[in-house]
Amino acid sequence: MENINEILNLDSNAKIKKVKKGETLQREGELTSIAFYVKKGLIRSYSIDEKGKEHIFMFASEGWVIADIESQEFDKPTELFIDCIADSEVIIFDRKCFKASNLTKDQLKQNAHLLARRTAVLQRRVIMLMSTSAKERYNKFLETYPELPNRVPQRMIASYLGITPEALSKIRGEIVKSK
Amino acid sequence: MENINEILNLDSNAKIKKVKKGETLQREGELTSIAFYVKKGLIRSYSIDEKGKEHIFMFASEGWVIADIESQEFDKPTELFIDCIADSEVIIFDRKCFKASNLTKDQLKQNAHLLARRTAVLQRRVIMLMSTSAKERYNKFLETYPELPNRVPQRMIASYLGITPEALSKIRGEIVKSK
DNA sequence: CAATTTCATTAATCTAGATTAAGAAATGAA
DNA sequence: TTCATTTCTTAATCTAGATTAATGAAATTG
Repeated sequence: MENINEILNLDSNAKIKKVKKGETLQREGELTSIAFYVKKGLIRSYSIDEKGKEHIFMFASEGWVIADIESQEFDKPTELFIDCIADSEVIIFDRKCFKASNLTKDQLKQNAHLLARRTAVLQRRVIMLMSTSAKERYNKFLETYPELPNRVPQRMIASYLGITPEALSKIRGEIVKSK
Repeated sequence: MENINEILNLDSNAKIKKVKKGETLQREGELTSIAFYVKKGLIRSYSIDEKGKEHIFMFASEGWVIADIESQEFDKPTELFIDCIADSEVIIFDRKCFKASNLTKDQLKQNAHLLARRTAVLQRRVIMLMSTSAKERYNKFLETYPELPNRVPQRMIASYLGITPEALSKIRGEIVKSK
């Protein structure tokens, strides 16, 4: 979604919101079709399991769109929390607008492109989770998102990788030693 | 994609192919934008890691579309093999047809819907891989795809779950005992 | 049909990463 | 600045699931 205006034009109710670090945009249990375009800052989505442990599903920095596609697609209450890792500016819009009949073909293609990208990234993530070690996933993460380690606490990177902060710390120690 | 004809109309080069159990439709390394609509039978996609181990990315039974979205989206050679678990009938078409300008809005929406479903399923899969035990994933699998265990060898279900056949066998033993 | 290959199970052993615990470093608030 | 909170690291111990190996049951093939 190269152009913010594409979204704003789509959903006349879309609005900009400034949010502080730590502020929550969406809580588990809500039934919604909302999405957030990140204009500035850094957002994350995550679930919390029965033991109270957080699992980060995705990070979204400038130019990304973040939403709980699963719950929206199956009309279920969301299982994801969405909150701000840093002070941010988001454009809140309704994903239902993609179902309207007054959309242009370009807008529809834009939406499909966005979803195809998302699918591609998730495909890679599933294959990595199934077939590679935590260390390999960490190295791939650094390669794919080289700026994120400067903006995200280590424990959140660990969570994204599917491991504990302690395990990531150990892996980092090993990497340093092996050089 | 409720209607096969939607695809056939889109891609005039689309063609039906009958394939035998075990036959390969796509090999790692190919640069392609092909997709397969499963008219009859059962198809799987999987990667093979450096140790030669298979990791099943998805199963596709009647009515599903299977393709390597990641490689196509990033114009890379595919890392996925696609082959037949049972004798099948597929419609082979080119995903590039979704980029053509002569598409109807309904076709574009259909494509977006398909991708949104895919995204939703992968979101759940990632969260499950990060936050639940192999036993929980197996139970969820049985719940979500109750017919598949009758059509897919156990070792492939294990692979889909991200565990070894031995581990799945153990889990099944535990489930039987606990009843 | 017998012969071969693939598949599922069980059990012993091993290991990556979890858990628990404690201290050090960094960050933030008053 | 000081105090409190959060974050990171290190180390000991534990455990889910991997690996290895052996056996029997199914499914395929000629």
